[in-house]
Amino acid sequence: MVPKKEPAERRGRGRPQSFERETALCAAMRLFWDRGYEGTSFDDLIATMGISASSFYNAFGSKEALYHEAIETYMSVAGGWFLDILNENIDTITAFRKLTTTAAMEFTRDDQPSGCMISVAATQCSPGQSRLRDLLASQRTQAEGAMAERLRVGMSAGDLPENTDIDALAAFYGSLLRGMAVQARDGASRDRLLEIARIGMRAWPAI
Amino acid sequence: MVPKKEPAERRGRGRPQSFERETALCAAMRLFWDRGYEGTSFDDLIATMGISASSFYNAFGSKEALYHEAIETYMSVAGGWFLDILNENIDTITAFRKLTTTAAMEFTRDDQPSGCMISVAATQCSPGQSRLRDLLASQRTQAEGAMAERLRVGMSAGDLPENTDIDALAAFYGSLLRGMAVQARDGASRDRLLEIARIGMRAWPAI
DNA sequence: GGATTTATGGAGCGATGGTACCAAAAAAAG
DNA sequence: CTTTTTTTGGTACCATCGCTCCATAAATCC
Repeated sequence: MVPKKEPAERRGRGRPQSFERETALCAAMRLFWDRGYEGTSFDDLIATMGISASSFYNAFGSKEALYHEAIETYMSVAGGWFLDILNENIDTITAFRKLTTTAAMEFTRDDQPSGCMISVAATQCSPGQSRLRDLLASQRTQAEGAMAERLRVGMSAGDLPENTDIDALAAFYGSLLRGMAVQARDGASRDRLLEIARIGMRAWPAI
Repeated sequence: MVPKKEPAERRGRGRPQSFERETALCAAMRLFWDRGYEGTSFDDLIATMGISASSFYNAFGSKEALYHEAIETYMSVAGGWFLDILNENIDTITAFRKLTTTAAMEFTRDDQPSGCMISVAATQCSPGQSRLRDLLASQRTQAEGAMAERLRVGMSAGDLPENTDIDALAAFYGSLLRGMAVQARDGASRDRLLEIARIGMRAWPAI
């Protein structure tokens, strides 16, 4: 195969990679996102990434290691809107309104797999995948923790009643988002998800 | 192996089955519930069911056919509370309050796998399993349809405002229940789920 | 008892899964 | 050009997966 032109960057010695690592990683992420870890076969991976088995192991180490990288990529890129919104300098209720409506929009983009890569992954899996299950569960717990943190800030700012059960409220919105992810996977429309988000905001505690 | 005593019932001729079909089916259901379809291996199945490969195929036909039966069993037994509550002759808001709180209870029973067998199944799977994916998605849609139907009855009875978007409200509670199922799988406590259910009822439309 | 029917045990099969290995290729360094 | 370093292509490997086949066992029917 004709190697691609060198990517401007200073290369070390040795034969240059014939593919862009980031592009291949992104392609793998989408496949994992769509099919999950166990549902994505090695052969499908290297076919989609456009590389050989040797190149795969040389560049990514193993299927599991690649999945870890895919998750990281998802969180910082495709799912970056989540933490971005929590960090915006806006009203707490505005932040959560934006969180739910943006989820509705992002979960139904036609240039990406539907739903969320993390929300519904590895909830049912073989015993051999318990490490992955724990990893995914931990990611979900972290996301919920971030929401709880934001709610705590809001409480300090007087955006929430003093007696609000912060952790329960975060768990509620966590549940809602995960359920919306399942709906999206099942083919629910953007409008339908937006309606769900709107109804979900009715549960916001009265000040 | 010593065959068990005949189960009172009139048998035809031929060697009698050495196991109770229903017991084996129930054991399979639990395994599928816990690990999903692809996460459950054939060997694990027959080991848990306590039967041989021959007996398995003789009695159930195939792994996929068994899964279908397991789903039916789940819906009529372990998940029967769902339709039962929708058919109870009670106030609409009472029915949905009972639906969400019962879900919280059922999803965290210590004598069963946590969560719901249907809610989060086959949302991510290999292309070869598209039939199962569609089946599960259809089950979820049906469950949501049953809730919508109940809401429509409630609307006729004056339990809901005239302008209520029934389908959206059903989708909201569908999302919430599915999200709760994920939470349960991730180890959320019964109290936590009950809190989520309580908060979810705040979204009920004001009369 | 013999014939018939159904279930069981056990061996094994073809396909696929993820991975390892090695000689060859393509670059930089000396 | 030679050496060194890294990537690549191809092949082969071993475990697992879902499933099949066949001889045998255990019941009923005549």
